[in-house]
Amino acid sequence: MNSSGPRFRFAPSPTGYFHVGGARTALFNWALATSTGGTFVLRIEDTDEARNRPEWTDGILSALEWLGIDSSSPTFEGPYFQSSYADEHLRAADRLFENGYAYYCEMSPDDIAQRAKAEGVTGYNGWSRDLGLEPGPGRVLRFKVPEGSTIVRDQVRGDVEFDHSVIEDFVLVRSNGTPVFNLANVVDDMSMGITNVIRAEEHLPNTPKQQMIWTALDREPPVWGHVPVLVNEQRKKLSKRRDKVALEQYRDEGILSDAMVNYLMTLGWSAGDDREILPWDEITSLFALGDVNLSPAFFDVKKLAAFNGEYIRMMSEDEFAAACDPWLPDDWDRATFAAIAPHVQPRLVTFSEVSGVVDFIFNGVEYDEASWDKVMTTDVAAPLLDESILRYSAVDNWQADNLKAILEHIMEPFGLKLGKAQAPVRVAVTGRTVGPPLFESLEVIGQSETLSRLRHARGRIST
RNA sequence: GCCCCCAUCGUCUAGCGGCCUAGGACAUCACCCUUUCAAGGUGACGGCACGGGUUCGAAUCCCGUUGGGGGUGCCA
Repeated sequence: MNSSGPRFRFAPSPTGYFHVGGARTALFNWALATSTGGTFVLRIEDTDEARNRPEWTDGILSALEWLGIDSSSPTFEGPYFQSSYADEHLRAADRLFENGYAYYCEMSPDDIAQRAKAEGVTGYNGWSRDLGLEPGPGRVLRFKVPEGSTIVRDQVRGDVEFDHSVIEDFVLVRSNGTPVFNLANVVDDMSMGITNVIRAEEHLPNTPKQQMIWTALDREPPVWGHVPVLVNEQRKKLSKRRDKVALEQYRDEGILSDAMVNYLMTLGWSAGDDREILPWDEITSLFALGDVNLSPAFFDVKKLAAFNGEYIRMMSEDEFAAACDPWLPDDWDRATFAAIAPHVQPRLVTFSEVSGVVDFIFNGVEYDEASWDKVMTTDVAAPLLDESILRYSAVDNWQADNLKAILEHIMEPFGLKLGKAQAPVRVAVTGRTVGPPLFESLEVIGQSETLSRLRHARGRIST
């Protein structure tokens, strides 16, 4: 265990996907661990058997790796599994009981509800506190919340005070003998030497309870930091049911990890100047909890996309072509794609769009009827195509600039501008009205295929 | 209900008592460029929730109101 620097931790519970909010929390911890020369500890909180599947862990690891949180880095430690520390949790529970910080209670949730209703109170009211019950089947262990208040010193929000009168005697060990989150979480943090707990704001109300456990166990609580949650358009906490929260989904749609990381880091935090697109190293050196905003931030997919476009445009031609590769069908010729790639690069927001932009090159034409109706029904379409077929047949220098010059020559008698004149050719060859630059596309498609498409389209015009 | 947190353009944010006529980015709109669509360039639109204080001076400090969020489990 590396104890030379601060020890941060990321403690997700395993689920079938990796939440973008969790990604941000992980990133915050990772940035801090890196910049302080500390350690990032990964602990899988798998105590709830209902959600404990081994393959989920691989998902967490690969998601972290995608984010640049490298499990083979010396800064990284783990993964640890909470479930394998159950004995320690229970030992701590015993200590708490023996030292008078906790007591056993045999009331069931139903009992509590009934009695609370009868007495007109909201929750558990410490009814078994002084019964002196010994451990036994069906009994839970509860923490005896003392009089007074707890002040949580939070690096993001400052001091937050909780009056103990509003904190009920919470459960530490279930009636089936298993430890509850608040206990397990604290005991693990203690045994793993965690010094800094940085997590989402939803944990803030747990913090006084956890801090009481730390104190009762005679240990100095860690430094806390609660960052605001991520919300949807309705300003509700991002949820799996309503919202697109799976990191994997964004990855599969062709969001670059660098763009995702950059976007997530600048959600609720800024470098302090007017820049938002920043390399990770700079983010790391600048990031500070005190600069994190205090209000929930809307996870805006549109802005994420804008970041992604930005990152795509920053790539070199080679990087871009390589990045496109997984999104292209296997039988598409890569050299052909590379020839057109520089022209698709500024037109992409996500990589999942790439094949749709250049498919006409590889798959042949499929006419978009709206496009066809728009340009092929004009008087000039047929004669323009006739001329193009004639002139392009005679070309022996099949290059974009030459093809452009020829069309410009053809269009003169028609009194058209290039924008109008290229339209019929574009629809004939690509099937659509929009796409990559036309003459460059023709060059890549080649002379005979271009001519064949031109002739086919000409034949389709009824006149 | 109770507890806690929060409050600058539609959104993400800069601002930490005078540099603010409130800056940037996304989105939207217009124009320029142009080989369609993008990209790029220029510009426009648009905000300190409200009310009291404190101060010579408040987006910045204090209080209240309103609004939003989180929590209130033998989930994590």
